Amino acid sequence: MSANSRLTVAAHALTWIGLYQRRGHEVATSEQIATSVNTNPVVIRRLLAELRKAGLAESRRGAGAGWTLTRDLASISLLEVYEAIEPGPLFGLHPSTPDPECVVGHGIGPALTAVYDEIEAALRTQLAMTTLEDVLQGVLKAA
Amino acid sequence: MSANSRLTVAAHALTWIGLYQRRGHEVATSEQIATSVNTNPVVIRRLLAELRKAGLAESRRGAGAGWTLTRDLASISLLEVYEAIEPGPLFGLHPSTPDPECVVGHGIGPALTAVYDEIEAALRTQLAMTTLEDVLQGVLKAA
DNA sequence: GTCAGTCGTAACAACTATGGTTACTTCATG
DNA sequence: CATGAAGTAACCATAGTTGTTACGACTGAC
Repeated sequence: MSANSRLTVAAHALTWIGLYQRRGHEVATSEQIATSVNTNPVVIRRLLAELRKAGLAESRRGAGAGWTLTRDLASISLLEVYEAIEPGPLFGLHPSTPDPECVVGHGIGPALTAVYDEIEAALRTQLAMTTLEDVLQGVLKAA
Repeated sequence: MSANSRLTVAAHALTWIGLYQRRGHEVATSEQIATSVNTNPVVIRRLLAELRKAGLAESRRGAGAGWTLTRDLASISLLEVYEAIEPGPLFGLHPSTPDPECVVGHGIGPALTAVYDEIEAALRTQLAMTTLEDVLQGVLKAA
C-alpha cells in the first residue's frame, strides 16, 4: 500500500490550523492550508470534512468562513486522526472464502484474526502515544 | 481500504505447504494451494515467487514439480513474510513537497518521519512475535 | 438586497494496486 | 518424447487516492 498520505495530510492540516489559531487568527481557509500542504483546496476540504464528522474540526460558511479546531492540539492524538480517516482494518482476510473442507482453509480465518487483532492493538497504542502538540513541537524543533 | 489480503494469502500458502510436508508429501503444487485459498493458481505462483526471492520458499520445475519450504514453520515469523511482500512504508509522506516557506510545511516531514519510524518499529516487533508455527497451531485449534 | 468569499459536493480524469483469467513458454522427470 | 507444473506476459475489472473543474449554498459586510 503504501503511498497512503492521508494521515500525513490530515496531521499537517490540523497542526497548521492549531498554530494559526495560536497566533491569534480565528479561522483558517482551505486555500491557506492547501498552499502549505501543496495541494488543491478541495483535497483539504474533503479530508477536513471527515475530521469534522469525528468532531475534531469545525467549519464556518459564508463570508469570513474557514476552519477551526474543536479542541487543543495537546488533546488530539494521532489515533483519533487515524480512526477518523482510515476506515478498514490494516490487514484484510481472504478476497473469497477459503475452502472449508480443508483444515487450513477452515481454521486460518479465526487464527489470523486473533493475530491481527493484537497487531492492530499495538498500532493503536503507539498512535495514541503521540498528540498533535507533540507533532507541532517536532515541527518547531526541526525549523 | 485495505482489503490488503496479501499477508493473509501468503501466510495461508506457507502454512499449507508446511502442514502438507509434515504429512509426508514432498512438494505442494500451486493448484492445490489455490484450491485451499479459493483463488487462481497464478495468484499463488506470483505471491510465492516473492517469498522465494526472500528465501522462504523454493520451487521445483518439470514433472513432479511444486513448492517447498526452505525452513521449518517455527523459524519463520510473520515479520519475514510481511517484509517479503510489502514493499513500502505503512504511512507515506506528502504526494508533493509541502511549502518550504511555511513553518509547518518545512518541519512536518522530519517530525512525522520520527513518529512513523516508531510506529513501524512497534508493528515489526509485534509481527516478529508470531511464527507460522503459531499460526498453524491456531488453525488446528480452531478446527 | 447585493456582493464577495468560502465551504459543500458532484463529477471526472489519471494513476496505482490488487485480484482474476487466459495463454503460452520452459523445464525436468518418467 | 510426453506430461505436468512452474514462469511469465498480457489483459481486464475493480477500487482507492489524488488532482481538477464546476457550480450551488451560505453568510457577513456593505
